[in-house]
Amino acid sequence: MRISKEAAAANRTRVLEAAARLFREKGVDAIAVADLMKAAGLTHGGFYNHFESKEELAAAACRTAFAAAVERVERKAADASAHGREQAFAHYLERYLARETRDAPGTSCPLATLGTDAARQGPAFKAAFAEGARRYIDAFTKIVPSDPDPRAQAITVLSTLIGALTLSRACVGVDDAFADEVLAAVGEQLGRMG
Amino acid sequence: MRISKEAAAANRTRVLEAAARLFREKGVDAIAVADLMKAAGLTHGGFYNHFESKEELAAAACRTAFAAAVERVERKAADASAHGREQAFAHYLERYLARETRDAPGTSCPLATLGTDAARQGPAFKAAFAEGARRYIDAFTKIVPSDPDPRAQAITVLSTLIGALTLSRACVGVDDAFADEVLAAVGEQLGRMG
DNA sequence: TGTACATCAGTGAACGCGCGTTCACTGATGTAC
DNA sequence: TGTACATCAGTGAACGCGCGTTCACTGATGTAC
Repeated sequence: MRISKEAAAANRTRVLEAAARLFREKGVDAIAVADLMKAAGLTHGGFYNHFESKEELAAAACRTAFAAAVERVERKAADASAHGREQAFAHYLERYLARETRDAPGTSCPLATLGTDAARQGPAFKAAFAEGARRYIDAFTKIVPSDPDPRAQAITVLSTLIGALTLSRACVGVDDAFADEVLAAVGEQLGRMG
Repeated sequence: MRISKEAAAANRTRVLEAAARLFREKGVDAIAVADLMKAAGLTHGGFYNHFESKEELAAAACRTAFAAAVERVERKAADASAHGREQAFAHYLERYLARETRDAPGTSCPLATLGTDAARQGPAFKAAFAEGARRYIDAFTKIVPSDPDPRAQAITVLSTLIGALTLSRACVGVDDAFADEVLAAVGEQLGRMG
């Protein structure tokens, strides 16, 4: 049966959001088109009414994930100019390195969850990732403590956060003490910068 | 035809080494058992004479990758006590963040290449990864510049390196300037610590 | 505004393909005598 | 040391399954009059 344009657009959005979440949780290769459609309350056949291929959808989902993430950083950047960088930066670190963040990869930083996927995916996905990463860093540069080279500092701090989350997620469940130690150690070391 | 014990053991080793390389390059899910056997010069049917399952092989390949990597760090740690930490640390950073390292994930640091896989794989793989990560950090703690908390510093610097390599690899090929900037920025920022 | 029909989002069966795994078979190796 | 046979690593066909993608069909929506 045909469906209203608004309903179709809402379906498309739900598929994209499911993809942005599930790809971050399980990886692009581990999630099937049918899983995505099911998560959006649809059947798999209609997928190609919305997207040309799984590859194109993956790139779009990457953009969706980054859009939300960059917006969060921009909001923190607004806080930084209103209430001071130190506080905004400290808050940012605390949330980024929280156990709840680590245990919810589906809604957390795409740099940490999709970076390795991007390295192994095709050019469309990589391009979406690279653009998201650039925007993320531009926004993050406004939060980072002042430094002779704030952009280099933003890149470095972000690399540290990405690595810490990756390491902690890799080990959680089999060595929780170590997984937690990583978050605590990095939080403490970066905290000294502020 | 039956084969000598030594030849069989050599075949097993070749499969493991192919897996340690290919899993790091393309990811565990993207490499088929048949690809591994072919890379070792064998046919796929014999796989189960050596390994119980792909899952078990993946955990063993993770241990193989870490064994070589930790040995490299231990050698650097020996340099560090012989010729001073600053130099050993500086050399380590330079190699870790080199473009050649970034462009050869199959032979480079398993923390950066297998971390996201570990987060998504089963407990056997995660346990192999966690043990490798602990050993890597124990060795790396001997190289890192002195600090009130050298272990926390080792974890933090390693997180930074992992994140930088991940970010640079994700973007290389679609935004080489940005991919190179990440390596340069992190190298410069970490270089100041020494 | 009401009617007639073309459009097209969604459905579910079907496609070819590659995957992990199994299996009957081969024949050189390793061993018991 | 030499012979007879059991062992078992390697082969390649075959298995069931899930994947991405296609397609004929449905019927409410959107549009032309």
